[in-house]
Amino acid sequence: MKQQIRQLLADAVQQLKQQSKLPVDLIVDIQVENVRDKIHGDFASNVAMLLAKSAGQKPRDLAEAIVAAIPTSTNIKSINIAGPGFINFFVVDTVLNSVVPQILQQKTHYGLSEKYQGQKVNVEFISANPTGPLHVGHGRGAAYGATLADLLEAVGYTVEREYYVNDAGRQMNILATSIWLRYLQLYGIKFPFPRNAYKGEYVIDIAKTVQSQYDNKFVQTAEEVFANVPQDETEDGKGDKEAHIDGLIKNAKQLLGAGYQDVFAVGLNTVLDDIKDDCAEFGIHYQNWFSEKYLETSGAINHAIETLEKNKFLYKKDNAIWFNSTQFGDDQDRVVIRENGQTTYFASDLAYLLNKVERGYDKLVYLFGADHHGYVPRLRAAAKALNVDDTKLIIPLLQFAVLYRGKEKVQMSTRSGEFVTLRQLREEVGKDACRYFYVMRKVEQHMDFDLELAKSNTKDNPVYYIQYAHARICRILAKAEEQNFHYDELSGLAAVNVLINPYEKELIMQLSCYPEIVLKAAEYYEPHLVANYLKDLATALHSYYDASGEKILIEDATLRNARLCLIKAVKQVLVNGLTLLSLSTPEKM
RNA sequence: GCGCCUGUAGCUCACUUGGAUAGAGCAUCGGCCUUCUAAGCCGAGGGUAGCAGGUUCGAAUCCUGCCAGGCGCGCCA
Repeated sequence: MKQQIRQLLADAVQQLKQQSKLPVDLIVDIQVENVRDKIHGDFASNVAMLLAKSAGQKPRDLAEAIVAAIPTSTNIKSINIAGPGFINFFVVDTVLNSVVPQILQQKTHYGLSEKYQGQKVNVEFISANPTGPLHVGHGRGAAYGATLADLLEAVGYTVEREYYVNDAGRQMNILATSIWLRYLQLYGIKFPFPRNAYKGEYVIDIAKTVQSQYDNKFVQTAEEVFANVPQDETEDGKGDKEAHIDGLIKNAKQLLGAGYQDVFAVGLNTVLDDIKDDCAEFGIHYQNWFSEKYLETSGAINHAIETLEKNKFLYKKDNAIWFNSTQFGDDQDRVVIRENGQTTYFASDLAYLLNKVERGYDKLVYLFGADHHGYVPRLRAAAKALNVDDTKLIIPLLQFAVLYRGKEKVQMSTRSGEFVTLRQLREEVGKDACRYFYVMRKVEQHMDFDLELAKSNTKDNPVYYIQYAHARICRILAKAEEQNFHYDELSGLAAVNVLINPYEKELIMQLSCYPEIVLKAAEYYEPHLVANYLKDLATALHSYYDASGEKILIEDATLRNARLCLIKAVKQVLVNGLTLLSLSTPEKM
């Protein structure tokens, strides 16, 4: 319908141009919007105001000229001009009636779009170090990334969801060493546990796995383990916890030889398997688990560095090799090869970026936590230096979610091992509430996640509110059968024009908006639009149910069938939306 | 000091990407179940959109400055 009105306006403007009432070379982007207040009609356009200046006419005068030039259409009941020059359209009641049949015919396809068919997008998200279970800090990225990926798919993209596994860094060595130390403790060897080691319970569990697989193969005396290791940091701030753990890693590699990799592998695999399970239970299914180590072994890092070298963006200073990223807008240059000859993490990222580009994506979505925002300029600089169109890079920055239990802020600390895991959160509030709460706010909005609210079974909780609307409809449909009200879809569809109650019109209007909401949510990377939409649709349904004074299961078969069609359409859209957000659709509550 | 995000009702947040009288929920107050699920509905009160300028026919939205909160500024990952 919007498209039709846009066309009518375009025709009108064209006609005015031909009559020389408007400059011929005028370029217009005609916008038609839904109207907030019903007294302004069903749709409105602001063309007159937009054109007023360049046409040198008063907005209202111009609006009159445009309205006069609009071709007649059987779908338009009336047009008026209001306010500063809005052109308001009132459509005939029956126009929206095509929506219900359309939904019942398209079913789960209603709302999907083929606009981006043929385009390939890579969505990388979470990518937490595999040094422990996912914690609540990863939750928002997990839910947002997954929903965004699904949304992009809904508008036609071929989507690959990807998790970058940091299996090559120092943190992994700290994990491997932590596991080994816990393993030694299982054999009664006594020593103070390093401040900087991983202290979570899961580390002990992994140590037990190592024990069950390798028995006492890796046992060493405390003297050997701590030989020549710098002092750990003490209460009064003496010593160096970083040097301490690095010394231990060095000894671990030396004492265990090839066995070190065995311990390392048990750690990596155990943690990674846990993360995979966790994601699956959260409704997240990755196509790729991309290994950082692979970038080293495949020569991708060298390939990236050579590419930069070839493009003359590298230089040597202080015995290190630097990437001249400032010339692309970064605030300082970045080291790619350290003084000691090792490549940096950033070098891996260069390689990763180049690798993604060479895999041929039209868009690369990098989901960053807000604490990584400083990383954006150097990534964009890297893109430019590697001749990558940097508009392909989409980098939403996720602000932090703070957990509350009622009024109480939930404290968490990763280091101490006391963190709340994502799994615990899911177990406490349920997957549905988790997924919904994490995406119901704009990304760049700092958010409060109230555990009590997420668990509550009232209308305060939008998840229940929406699901309840679905359950209510299911109940009515079941009741119709119980009471032997035969549902005749064909006659219902033929009679949708009898749905003229204001509440019914409102519902139909809402239903008609769903496809454009999905499209907009995908194009702006804003899943919260879908979350809010579903809440509004649920409100319209509850209102209709309670306030309209009308019932659905009535004797008048024509009206009854039409209304059944309407609520079936509502049900379908609720199902489509809830499914898109990976939420369940309970038939009974 | 520099950079990014945020500031809207007592609280949590929207506002269809610059549109008409800024809207929801919670909380407060008042109504609605012998009638398809009250996990619901209807109504009332509650606002200088952080502050000050600017652009525009029109600004919560864009620009500038200031104030406040969060985050970040490694040859860590």
